[in-house]
Amino acid sequence: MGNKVRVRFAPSPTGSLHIGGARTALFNWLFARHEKGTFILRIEDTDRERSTEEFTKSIMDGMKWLGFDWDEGPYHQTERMGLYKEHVDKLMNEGKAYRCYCAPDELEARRQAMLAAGRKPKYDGTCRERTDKPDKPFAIRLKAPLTGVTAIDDLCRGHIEFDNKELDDLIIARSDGTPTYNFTVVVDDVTMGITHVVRGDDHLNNTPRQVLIYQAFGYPLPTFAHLPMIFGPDKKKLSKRHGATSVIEYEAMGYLPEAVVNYLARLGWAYKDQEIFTREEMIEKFDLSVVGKAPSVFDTEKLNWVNSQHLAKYSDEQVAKITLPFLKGLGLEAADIGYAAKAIASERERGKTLKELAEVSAFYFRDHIDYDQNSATKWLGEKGKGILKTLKERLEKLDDFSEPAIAKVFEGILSEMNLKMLDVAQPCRVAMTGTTVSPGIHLVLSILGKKRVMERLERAIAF
RNA sequence: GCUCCCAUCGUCUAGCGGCCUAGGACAUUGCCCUCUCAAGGCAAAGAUCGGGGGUUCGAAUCCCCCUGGGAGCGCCA
Repeated sequence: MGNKVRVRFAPSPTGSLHIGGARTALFNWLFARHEKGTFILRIEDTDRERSTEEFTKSIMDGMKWLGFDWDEGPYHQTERMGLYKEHVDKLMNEGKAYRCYCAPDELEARRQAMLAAGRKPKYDGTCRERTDKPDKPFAIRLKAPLTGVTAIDDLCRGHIEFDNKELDDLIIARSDGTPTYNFTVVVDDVTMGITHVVRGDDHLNNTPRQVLIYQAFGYPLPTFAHLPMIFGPDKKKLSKRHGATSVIEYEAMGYLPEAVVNYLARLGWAYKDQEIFTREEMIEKFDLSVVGKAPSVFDTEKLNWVNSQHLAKYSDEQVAKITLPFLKGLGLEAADIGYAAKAIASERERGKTLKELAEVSAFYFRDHIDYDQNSATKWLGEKGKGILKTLKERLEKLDDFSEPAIAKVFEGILSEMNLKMLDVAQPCRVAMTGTTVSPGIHLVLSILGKKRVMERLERAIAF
């Protein structure tokens, strides 16, 4: 069993973990777990200008939140510079790479000229056969084949061929000696024993260049799998202007990590007609080769639904526990856990996210509720207040403040005053919650308890 | 500009030559439940499978062309 699957997620720490990256990480992780292989985290931080420790931490926090535990790493490319240098030297010694003395601005000018001439911009090979060694700064380029075809068999896309004429001698080390992306990726993937390179679609065109590097070394190719991208509603690559793109924002909005994972998994992947999966089910059913090829649009509405489905699996106690931090976010303390549990449980069908749930449950915890203007105008008029007065008198005498006992009081008022339930329930609801929307009114009253109910009725009557 | 990739309801998708008068889910609409709002149940609407040619007895499924979208073409990653 020497061919255990080894995969990696290799983000650049130039931002926190975004939705697209999370999906790539997810598919790597699912594949690794399904195959009982190894999942490696590698931080591609060679861009010293833009990479930061904070982003590295933020990415790892995001992965932990989503539950993507890695078996090895995080490896940092900045700590592997010696390794890259060795590999560059090896190619130089074997004559598979060469020094290029062309200046960057010169290169840029040539690129523009080729573009203007309607040709594909690529290196013209000026220094390819050069034998002199001028005392000038130089970059190192791979001596790529001029003819032939470079082909890959992508697990998701199938067989893809690239004409080597379309490729050119890419730079593998800059004039300051640092290695470039395509080179470090190959060296890392080889030395880390990566068997499957699972990454975003945007790297598909990089692949033949990397294959050339594998071939220059004589290394066997890994299996590639290129995942489709995730778009915003306008079918453009998901970005900031589409709203939340960072996974930590979804955490802050009160989404469940397993729901985000479930939703992301269904973007590009499906198992029969199943929509809701536990982690275990996903790991069991996941199949990389069945992943779709077309990009998919991120749909918050469906994420909301998936979230509510997962939330529904929680017990009342669990829901209360995880909602508490969001109440705190609203500046509300829930000292009495038993009370909070009942209060939040009564609202649990009314919030798709924990944040929404905290918001709709907030009235239970406020000392002073604000009346929604329209609701107050409609239901706290003279008629409504009169009804509330009667209600208050009767509830006052009630020792057993249970839901059935309260229901009896309502029934009595209804028949004696010849009222409809709506006539009593709505003024009462406004008095208790400030709005016309809440769980069943008997339930709300019994949860609030006699003391709060009396206070709120009194205030409404005096309104 | 050149190269590569992609294309089924508004959205996520099932489909891998006959089971498709194209299935499910989200969203939408209506009904039921009902003290409001949700949740739940039921139902409806919604895709001439991007377009055009082939191949075949038979095509959403295979081939070609076109169109549209995306990505890449850095001494960024």
